[in-house]
Amino acid sequence: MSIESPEIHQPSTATPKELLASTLFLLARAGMAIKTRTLDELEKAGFGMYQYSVLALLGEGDLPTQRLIASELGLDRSQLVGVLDGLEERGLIMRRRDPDDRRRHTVSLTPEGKRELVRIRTMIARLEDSALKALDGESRQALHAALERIVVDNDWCGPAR
Amino acid sequence: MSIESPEIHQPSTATPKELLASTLFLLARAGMAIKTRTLDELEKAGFGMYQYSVLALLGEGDLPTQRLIASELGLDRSQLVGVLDGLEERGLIMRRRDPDDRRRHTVSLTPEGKRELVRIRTMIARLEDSALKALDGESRQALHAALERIVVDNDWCGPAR
DNA sequence: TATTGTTATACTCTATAACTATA
DNA sequence: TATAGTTATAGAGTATAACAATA
Repeated sequence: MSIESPEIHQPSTATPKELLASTLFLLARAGMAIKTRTLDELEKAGFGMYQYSVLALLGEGDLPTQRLIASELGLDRSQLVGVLDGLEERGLIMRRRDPDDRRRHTVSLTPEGKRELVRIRTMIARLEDSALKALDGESRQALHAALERIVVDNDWCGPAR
Repeated sequence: MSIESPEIHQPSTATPKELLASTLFLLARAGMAIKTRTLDELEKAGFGMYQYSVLALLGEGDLPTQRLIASELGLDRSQLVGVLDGLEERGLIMRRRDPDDRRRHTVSLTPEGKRELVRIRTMIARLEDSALKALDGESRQALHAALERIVVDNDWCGPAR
């Protein structure tokens, strides 16, 4: 069934069957949709993707320099500045000059930052439940295992490149 | 094991374990990586993602208006103009005025456009083999089925939104 | 007046380079 | 001089608005 009815066009936009038959396409489509949806939810809470990434990273411990944070997240140190500014203005992180090397800033979560991180994690967990609700527990486990193998095998563990 | 060794920083960028444990994150990560990798390969052949999308869409048959193509691909009709220009300059598509309504352009693939589409499909098939090589046939089938259920259940069949 | 394709404009992201203060 | 953080600049990509031809 080819694309017809030039006048009756609601936001129909059925995806071509050829593409739905491709596992690669399904993966890309699902990945993009998840990213978009997560970004939407984050924005409702006033955050960008990088701001969440910073909170999540700092949730594992303070980091001694901004350069290191940038490198971990795969972005330039100059881009990171604005991200941190936004978080600092809201009192979620703290920059402290390193007394031993006054060029450096040690960055850490404030107590409020830790609470915010928990809220975001809860939101994302809800999102995951919602996105995967069509799969039973066993299928979810299999999906997770398959994705993990793919990500590791292709060395996609680092930041997007 | 927290992040240490501030001086010894190669492009290490190990992804936090918390994130690797999330199926949603793995999906997003894999999807993004696939999109980036496909885009890279397309660019080597001198195409953008939308140009490929147009070729793939027209591969299923001519379309009577540019507006319809734009709507199918989920972009604005003004954005589509430049995409089509590039394809037309290279002789891969043809715009023909509709004699019954001279505002409209019917767009179709040229023979060379059809050949180019075949080449791109071959390239993407190679990419899929490479990306999924860690999975055996059975796992691939299960992965495909799971992704299909997710995409349909969440109504992610249309263009990215 | 409404619609099709087009052009022009503005806004967001990101990537790069230049600047300062420290070492 | 080299490095950490910052600021400024430029480019791609995209979203919106204005425009000319046709209905």
